[in-house]
Amino acid sequence: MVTIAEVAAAAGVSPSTVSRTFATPDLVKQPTRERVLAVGERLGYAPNPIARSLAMGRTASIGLLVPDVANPFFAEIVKAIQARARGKGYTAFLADTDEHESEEVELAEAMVLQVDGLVLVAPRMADEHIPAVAARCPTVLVNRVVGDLRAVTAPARDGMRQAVEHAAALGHRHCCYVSGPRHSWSNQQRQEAMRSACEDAGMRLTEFGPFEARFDSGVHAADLVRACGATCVVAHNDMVALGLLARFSERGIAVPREISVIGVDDTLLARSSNPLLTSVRLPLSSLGRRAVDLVVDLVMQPGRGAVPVMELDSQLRVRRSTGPAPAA
Amino acid sequence: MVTIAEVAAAAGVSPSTVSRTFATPDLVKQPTRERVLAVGERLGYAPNPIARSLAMGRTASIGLLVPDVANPFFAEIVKAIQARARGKGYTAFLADTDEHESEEVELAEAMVLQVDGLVLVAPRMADEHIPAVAARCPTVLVNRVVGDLRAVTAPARDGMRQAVEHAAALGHRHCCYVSGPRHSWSNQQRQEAMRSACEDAGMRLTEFGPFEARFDSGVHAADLVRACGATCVVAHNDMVALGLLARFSERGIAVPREISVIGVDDTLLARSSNPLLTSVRLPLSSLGRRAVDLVVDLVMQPGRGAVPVMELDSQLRVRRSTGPAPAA
DNA sequence: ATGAGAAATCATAGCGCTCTCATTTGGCCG
DNA sequence: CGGCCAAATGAGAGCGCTATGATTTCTCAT
Repeated sequence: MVTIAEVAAAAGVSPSTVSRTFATPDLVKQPTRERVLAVGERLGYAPNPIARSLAMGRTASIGLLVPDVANPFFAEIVKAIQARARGKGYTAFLADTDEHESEEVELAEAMVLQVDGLVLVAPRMADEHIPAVAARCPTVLVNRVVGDLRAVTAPARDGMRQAVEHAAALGHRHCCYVSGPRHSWSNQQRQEAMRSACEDAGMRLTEFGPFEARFDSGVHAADLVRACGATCVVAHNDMVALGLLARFSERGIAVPREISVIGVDDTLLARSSNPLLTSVRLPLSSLGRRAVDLVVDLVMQPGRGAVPVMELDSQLRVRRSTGPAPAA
Repeated sequence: MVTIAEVAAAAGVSPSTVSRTFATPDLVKQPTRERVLAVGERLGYAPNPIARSLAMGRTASIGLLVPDVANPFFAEIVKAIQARARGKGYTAFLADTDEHESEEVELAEAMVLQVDGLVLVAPRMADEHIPAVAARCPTVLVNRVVGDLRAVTAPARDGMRQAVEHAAALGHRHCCYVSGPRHSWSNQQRQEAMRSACEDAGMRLTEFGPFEARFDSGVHAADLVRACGATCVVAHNDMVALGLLARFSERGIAVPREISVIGVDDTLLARSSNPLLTSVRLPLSSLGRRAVDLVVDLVMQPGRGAVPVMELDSQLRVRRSTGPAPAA
């Protein structure tokens, strides 16, 4: 490993000058800069980010805590965050908590020490632990709101309202909502949105759940849905919707002829299902990008800014799984 | 931020002793250790990993380069790698190259400086760039073999042979293979495996492609497959298989009654499709774990070990998308 | 007791960089 | 041509930790 001192010696300047040519190039006169750069090139010099971090007290990296990267929903957010971070000169530490609350706190604590900022994606972690973490490191929450911490969320509200209106327009009069995990922030938002949208649209609503947000839950719920006589079902998320689809197909119930199915998240799954799934699109990439922007702002000028929580819109994507209500 | 010196002062010992109580606790006598620990606790001390890295020349972190985390295939590997790394006391830097070759090299170069080891997942990067990276940092390749670099792969060979035998047993006499990207290592392996398995089984094989590994490719290929008269089709991966499924369904071609469909990778997609997809399961988690084990070994004792490339088995998972060949 | 040898602890020089302050250089005006 | 201010560069003290060699403190067998 070649150090700044070697370059300095070889170029006949002081280490400070070498440091400056890499950190603040316009503070060094052009001929000097070029000479140093040339020598650096020749020697294969590259500034050591670790040493730089120690000296500056900043690491140019952000920590990213997600419950499950293998879940397409989170994967998409992670991808966006990583990309945006890099675009801003930051690298991202990834920590997958595998849905374990205890690990979450522990991991967050560990990260705090080696990152400039933290992005917590819909953490399982109990409300009370979050401020403790946030106090030690600029933190942005994704899809969760706690106290007055910065957060960027995509409540499916608009999209679910659109879903209900879409169903109503197709002649449906009775909807089901297959609910997700009770304590999930997303589910609470979605459930509430369904209720209010159905009420406003004069749509009858039957709710089932809570269920785990899994394929099997959909399989399970399908029969309940069918039995209650609804002609349209909105699932907590795409995965559950696919379970519904599978079970309906197995039972020979035609989608959308006999029953319409709507998912939420509009992940990869919705775009590759059979039939293609009508789903509420959440702006996952924007979510990630905004989170990074926020956290970087926070790192740059702590305590600035107005709105603590930023809400992004959602929108229904109509595909093949919804159609006119069957004639009664 | 509380430093080692403050703890040392408060505990009435030297900084070295504090350092040791955290790094090599059994080198310090019990009463001392307890006192230091207590003081540390009280002051809220935690060793600064950055400073430690600089002093030790090791960062306890590994770099992880993937083409696309939003792809369930890579997401699963990433998850496993991250988990295993953490289990071994390492943190993982994630870099998603978004399939761009140029960024890959650049990102790898950048990571080399701040990680102890590198795991490159099926990089797009041209063969010749890889040794350059590997020369500067212990490196393990996943699903790719270059020179005599360490690698862990899961060629779908066994699984594809099983797929062909499965088809043959069901009475199929003519298979298609919908090929993936020409330069993809995986595709080369899979194509080769299909050819040899079909030859051995006396199965007629028709190949289509190369195609991008996307849903649309399957949609596109479906009509070609149908027209060629084959009764069974193996796709490069699950995503493509889902495209086939979708198009067959759209055209009213019953799966598996009229045609059987087989995917490869056995991702989430295969386990939530309609019908559920028969697919070749690749041990993605093991792949990730082995990669970490290898890279950590390499970090610990460079240049040791025998087998450079480790091959993992694959296995067919039979589900609902395959059935008896239709009577001719 | 007592000295040898092991165990525990101390003191401190780095790790490679940045940043502040001091010094030198250059340009420009009276 | 001296003097002054700004621009460019140099010197060196940290950043918080580990690691090495020096020193002190314990064991015991003699």
